[in-house]
Amino acid sequence: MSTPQLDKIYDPKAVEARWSQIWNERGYFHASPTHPGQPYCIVIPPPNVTGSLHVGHALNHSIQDILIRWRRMQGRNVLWLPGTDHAGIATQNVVEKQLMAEGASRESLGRERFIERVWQWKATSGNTIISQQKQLGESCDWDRLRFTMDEGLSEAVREVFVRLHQDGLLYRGERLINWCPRCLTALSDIEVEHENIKGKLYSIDYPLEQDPTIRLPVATTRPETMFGDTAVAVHPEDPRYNRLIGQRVQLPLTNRTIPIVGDAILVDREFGTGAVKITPAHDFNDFEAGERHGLPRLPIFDRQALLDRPGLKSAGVDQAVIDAVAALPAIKARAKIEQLLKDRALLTKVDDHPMAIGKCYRCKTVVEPYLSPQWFVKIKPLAEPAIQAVEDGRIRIIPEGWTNNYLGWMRDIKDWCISRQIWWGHQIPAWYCRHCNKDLIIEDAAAPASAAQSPRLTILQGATPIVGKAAPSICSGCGGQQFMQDPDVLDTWFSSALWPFSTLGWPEQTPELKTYYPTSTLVTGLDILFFWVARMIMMGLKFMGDVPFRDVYIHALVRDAEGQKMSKSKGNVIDPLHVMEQFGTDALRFTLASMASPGRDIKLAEERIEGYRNFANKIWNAARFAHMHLAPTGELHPPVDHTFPGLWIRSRLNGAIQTVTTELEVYRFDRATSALYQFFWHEYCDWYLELIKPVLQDPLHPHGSATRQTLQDTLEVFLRLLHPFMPFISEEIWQSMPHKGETIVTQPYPVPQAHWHEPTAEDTFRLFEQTVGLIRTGRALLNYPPGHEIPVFVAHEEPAANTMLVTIQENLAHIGRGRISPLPISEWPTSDVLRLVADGITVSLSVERGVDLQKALDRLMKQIAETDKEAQRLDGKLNSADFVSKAPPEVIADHRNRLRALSRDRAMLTNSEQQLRAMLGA
RNA sequence: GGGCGGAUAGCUCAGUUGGGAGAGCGCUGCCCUUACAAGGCAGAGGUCACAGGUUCGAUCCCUGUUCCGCCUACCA
Repeated sequence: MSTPQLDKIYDPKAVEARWSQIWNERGYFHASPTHPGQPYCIVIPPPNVTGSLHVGHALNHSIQDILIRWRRMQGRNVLWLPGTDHAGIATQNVVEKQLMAEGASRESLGRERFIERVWQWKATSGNTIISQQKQLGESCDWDRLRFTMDEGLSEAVREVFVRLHQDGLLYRGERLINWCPRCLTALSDIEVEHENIKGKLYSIDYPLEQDPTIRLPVATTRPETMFGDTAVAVHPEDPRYNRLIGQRVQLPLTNRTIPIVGDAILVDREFGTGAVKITPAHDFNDFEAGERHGLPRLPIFDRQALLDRPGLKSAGVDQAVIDAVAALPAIKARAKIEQLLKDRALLTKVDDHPMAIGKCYRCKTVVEPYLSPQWFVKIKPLAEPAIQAVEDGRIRIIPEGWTNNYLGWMRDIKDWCISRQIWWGHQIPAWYCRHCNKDLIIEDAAAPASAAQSPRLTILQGATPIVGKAAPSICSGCGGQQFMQDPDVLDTWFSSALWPFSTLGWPEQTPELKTYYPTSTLVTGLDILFFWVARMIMMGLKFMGDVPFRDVYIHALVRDAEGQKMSKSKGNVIDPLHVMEQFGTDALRFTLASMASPGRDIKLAEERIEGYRNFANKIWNAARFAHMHLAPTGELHPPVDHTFPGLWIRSRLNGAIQTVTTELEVYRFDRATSALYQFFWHEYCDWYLELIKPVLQDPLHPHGSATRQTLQDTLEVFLRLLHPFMPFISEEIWQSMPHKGETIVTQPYPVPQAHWHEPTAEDTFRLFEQTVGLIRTGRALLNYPPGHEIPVFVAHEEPAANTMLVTIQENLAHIGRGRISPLPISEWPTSDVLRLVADGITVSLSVERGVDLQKALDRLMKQIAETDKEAQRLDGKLNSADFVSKAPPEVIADHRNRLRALSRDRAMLTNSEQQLRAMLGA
């Protein structure tokens, strides 16, 4: 901007790239524990290393950058710590897809080479999102970039695992878990997305063993699991069936009989047939019911959720049936079985039935409850302090409304399944002595149906793990020296849960850890409140003995303009990079901040971004204007500006500083941006710059230099106020103006100045604005050509306004292009005038030739009608005994005053009406 | 099934100790006024979802209803 006479239009592209680079090169974002100032730290929610910047990131990161830049300017010792997440399943999927394209697979490569391959991929493609973040202007300390599988973070993971194990909070158990048959791994409960579908409820007759003519009707939505049934449950108090408890039924299509048990927990007498099959290996409820009744578990699906031939065989299924259904996926098997049961007249009813199915959050495959040995974290002892921390306010959730959501979930939390049967991730630091567990380690493909792991290696339930940070050297049981590490890796969220302290160096007691932990604010979307936030709180409390952050700010989800969730498959994704290219990064950031209202999802529309692009351009052009009138530099005693415009704009700027700061403190980015926009566009540009133009354009004006000084000072303060929101343009303009310091990034954030506050100037301005408004309205009404100066009569009913009118007179010549007559209303000319009234101000304009009188009259009549309506309303209230006796006195007085003003207005309007009618008649 | 949020101008949304309904975009009219036409000025447009209740007075507080969205959940 050294050549301000150039571009009328702000071109963000070159500017942004340049500053982004300079900021990073000069290390403005670098944090150090030795820096002065109270620490302020945010750890970024690490985006997936596979990711590229989507609009959700853009929102999340913009908010954090606003907070960080604001606090940095406030002089805090700021650290914004960036990083990426190894994203186990997601990353593995990406690389496996590549392999598939090459005709290979992870199995064909083998574990070690596969992992190498993933690291290779990370080295070449894993930093995409980081460079995009820099493009967004994020003021992270990039030197501290971390990755969840860094050496240090992996050390933290092992340390935590071992300590949890020592404290008895880890166990390995054969449980029913959510299994993704495509990813071939366990998922935690929250990694399953539920979807409502139209299912069917089947009623199947199970004949009684003793008397096959008596049949027990069993209701199920999943007939294909029936081969795994090990009992049928009825309600113990159900008169229809309870006498049958203890008897056995023949399981159709098999050679097995299964018992009838009474179970009041599982069975709802009112629902279905009142009899429920129990399939402990394939249903969560049934698993628990099976525990209660000591029932065996018969898995009949394999890892891919196909009907498993050996499983069916050992479940005693008829050979013909096995041949019909083996290796079929559940849905197809269901149709076959439906037919087989129909053939035997055992399928008595099929009803429509809405139901929910679970899908893998990564690949949307229907998950299958699956029996397998997995590692779990005993979560209740960890959840308890995490509930406490939020209840007693050590952690604040903003907006507050989500607190109950958090507490509800935490109070009902289930043990956390942390093992995953994939290769990319932190391999579980547990080893098994080959000798002691020789029957439980299976290293070929002939694993049983419950074998979760790779067919090449399965560690069955019952094996004894030795947990430690490194492989043991000798087995304390048998003295053996051959060990097998657990092949599973940890849930990706396990390492993310440690993020606030692992990234600061834990378990080492680093200066960073001491300075920046607990961190200040966590900014996140609701979608990972449970995945991540809750677990960070639990882990932080457990291992640091303190909360990981003070405030959790939860922002909305970004949707498209139709309110649809953005997704690649829908093709409705707004690409932030494209937006930044088209409208500028500042515009995107400002838009997102302006839409971050609590309690509502964000529907992003391009028009809105365009609007803020225009705002950036407006700022640019105001700066160009200021450049034309820069104050002389190097003056020892810059003149003090006591003019009305100067006093007024400083007072307004002061208000804006106050508002923006207050709103930032309560995370109301929408209101902060709106204050910036409103102030700059509609006060600074629309009024202030217009007010001072005559002064600036007169080289001999006595207030010239004072005005120039104010113009420049207020713009400079505004740029600092704006900087956290629009870092690029604020820096660019700031640099082009007289300034002290290298960069706006580290300049102090504006602070309200008591001596800037000028209530009188603000009152005067309100009157001035009203007056000008009335003149302009009248001018438009009377079709005065622009630039044509007209005589104007102005009066105000308040005596105090008279001194203000003097100020107004001084400024009116330019803005309103009118001159005020000093005459009192009673002495105004009684003919050829149109009088307009508002809030006690009366403005009178003379009518000239060429005016559309009818139009003027129409408008006048409308105003009269509105005035009457309002007067009637007020009058009604003031005549109500209830109102007068019960309403607060100040409200009554206010009503009276308004009514009085209205009646005066009405008189003026009537006068004008008569004038106009007379002229129309003439 | 449980819980939460939303319904205000054509669109997207603000609006707290309850007292005269706002912004941006869009629309209409007039202006290329030497910072900005990505601009300026003026203007049109709203039973604040519906029905009750509390109150002198309700967009706001309470109850119910409808519609939309989200979270959560094992009704087989």
